[in-house]
Amino acid sequence: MPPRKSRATSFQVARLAGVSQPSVSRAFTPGASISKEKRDKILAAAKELNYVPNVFASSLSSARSNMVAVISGSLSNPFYSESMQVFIEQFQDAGRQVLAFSVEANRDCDEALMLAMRYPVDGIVVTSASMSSEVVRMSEGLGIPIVMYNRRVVGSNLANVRCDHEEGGARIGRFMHAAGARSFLIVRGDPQGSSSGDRERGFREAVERLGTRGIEDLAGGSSYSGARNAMIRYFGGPAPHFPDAIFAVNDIMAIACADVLREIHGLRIPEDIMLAGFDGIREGQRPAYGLTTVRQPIERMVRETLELLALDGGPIPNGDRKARLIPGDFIPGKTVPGLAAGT
Amino acid sequence: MPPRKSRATSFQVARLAGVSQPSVSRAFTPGASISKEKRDKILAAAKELNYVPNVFASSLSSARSNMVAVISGSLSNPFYSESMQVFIEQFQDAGRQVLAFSVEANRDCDEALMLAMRYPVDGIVVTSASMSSEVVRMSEGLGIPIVMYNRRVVGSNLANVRCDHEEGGARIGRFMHAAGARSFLIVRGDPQGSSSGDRERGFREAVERLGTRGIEDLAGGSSYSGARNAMIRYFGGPAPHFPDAIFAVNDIMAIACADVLREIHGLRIPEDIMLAGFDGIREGQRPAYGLTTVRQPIERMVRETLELLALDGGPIPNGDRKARLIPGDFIPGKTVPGLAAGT
DNA sequence: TTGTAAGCGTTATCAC
DNA sequence: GTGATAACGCTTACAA
Repeated sequence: MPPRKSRATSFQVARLAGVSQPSVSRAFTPGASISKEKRDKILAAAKELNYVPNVFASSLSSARSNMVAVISGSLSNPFYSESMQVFIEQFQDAGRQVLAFSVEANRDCDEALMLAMRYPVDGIVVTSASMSSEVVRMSEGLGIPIVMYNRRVVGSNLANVRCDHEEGGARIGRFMHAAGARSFLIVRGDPQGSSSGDRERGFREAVERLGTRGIEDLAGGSSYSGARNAMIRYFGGPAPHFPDAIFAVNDIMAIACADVLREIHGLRIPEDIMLAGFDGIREGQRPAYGLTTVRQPIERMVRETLELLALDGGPIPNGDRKARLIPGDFIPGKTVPGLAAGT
Repeated sequence: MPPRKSRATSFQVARLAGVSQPSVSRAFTPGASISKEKRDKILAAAKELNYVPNVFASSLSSARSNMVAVISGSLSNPFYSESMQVFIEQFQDAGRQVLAFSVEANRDCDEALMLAMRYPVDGIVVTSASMSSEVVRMSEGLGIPIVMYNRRVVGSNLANVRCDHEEGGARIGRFMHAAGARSFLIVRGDPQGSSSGDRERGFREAVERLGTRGIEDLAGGSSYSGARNAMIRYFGGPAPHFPDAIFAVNDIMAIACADVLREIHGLRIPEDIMLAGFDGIREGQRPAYGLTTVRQPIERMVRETLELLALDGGPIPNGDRKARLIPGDFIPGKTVPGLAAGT
């Protein structure tokens, strides 16, 4: 591969402006000590030569890159694409650029992490998938902070920001039970992901404590198509038996459930069967669905993620400060009948 | 800001392995001439020191960064977030990293472009917003190719990939007319965007040619909430008068229209009123909507965008090859009554 | 305020 | 195949 056409350097600008090369650097550094007239002369020369400073070169000497890596699971789940958007916006506001990676569902993100660590990024956010302890050790050796977003790794003390999935699941469970549901179906998500498991456990324990006639579950694959296919198969018999309520561990699967229940089985929600999801994605809140769910407060979660990265050179949080458990917002919705009393 | 903890360098690895520094570089360069045993020794030393090559430094000498910038409009429009996802995936497959920028709706992207150009990126993709001729000139001076995605800039010869919006709009118009629609409402999008205008024009000319009882239009703001509010206001009178058909220039606004028509006015689609959108986003194809629309073939459009960037050092396309007009896929859907005959 | 000189961590070039 | 040495384009002392 041939190198691209070369760009103008600070030396060329310096020569054209009749100053020294470091002066050019100063002219582009906010707050550097340089006379106004000299700066103007330099900027004019720079414009003439189409010069802009080369971030890679400056980062080499200054040892700061202003870049962060965001490694995300499949962006086809709206929760992750909404999160990615907020990351890009908030990092941009904080004067950082985002190097974006995507990892296929159910694969570990070691490869992406190794790639990211070749860049002198100021930090790495991992929103999905698992990683080996090897890359974690390497990130520590490199001095690059990693924050897990919406994940936790059991048995590690990695910094992480996540919603209180367990309490959120329990909240859904109590709400459905109070609405009269006694038999349940749980549509499970990514078996690797800690979030799915936490939501399921919270839900299960809550309804079991309150009393139930049975809890079944099926693997929904965390995606619309996965859940749709699983539902069609599960209720595919000649006279399918429906539970009182279905809890899908995320909204995109809950939407798939709603579509299957209505289109294929002609059921009304919530009159014939109750339904709830988790995440609070926009699509689930349209009038067509009005999903009962728990919203993950993305803006806040992203903000706390930035805090944990300690990008501005503050102390890197540790101990309790390294794990942020954020309560989700319960949204009653209209796929579970509401009640007068609180739950 | 203090520099981060320093990482191991190739010199330290070289010393530990008892070789010269360039050998370390070779050990990490696929296809470099180095003996297997020496490479193994070096890789072992590297592992011990947590060494990985620094991309910034290597890019400085090799003048290639393997990074591309993607500047996108608001990712809250699913078309753009789906596109961003595909860009990330396809660039990753091509061995490139994506530096992601987001630009607020209705703002030009000069600022983001200037930022991106400070990085020695191999190319820039712009999926939104307008830009000044000044930054275009600068990109040429820097030798960084720019490709517009789903946009064209009138009066410029910037490389661009876009769907045939005009023919797509016309197709929708003919289909609705064939289904019996004679009075129309167009929900317009971003007044800055060329795509919205092209779709609207194609639609308008097609139905005018076929004969109509009137075409009205309103500004939908390109977003769900914008279109929802506009629709509520537009049909807010005591006895609103509805057209035969509504064409929203993108799916996300069409979805908003469907919600307002059904929830607020109790209309059935398509029995009481026809509706169509544009883009073919996943959400519009759920059974709850089954939107009549034109799908933009994102995968193919992204592939052609990569081609135009000529990342592998091939000749940079020019002339006719610089503009790719891709036909959209018409999706009949169920929000316009189907017909036996073609349209 | 300004210029000189010394890095920053790689790859490229060239002998050996 | 391997090692010395010179870039790459910038920032940061340090001196003037």
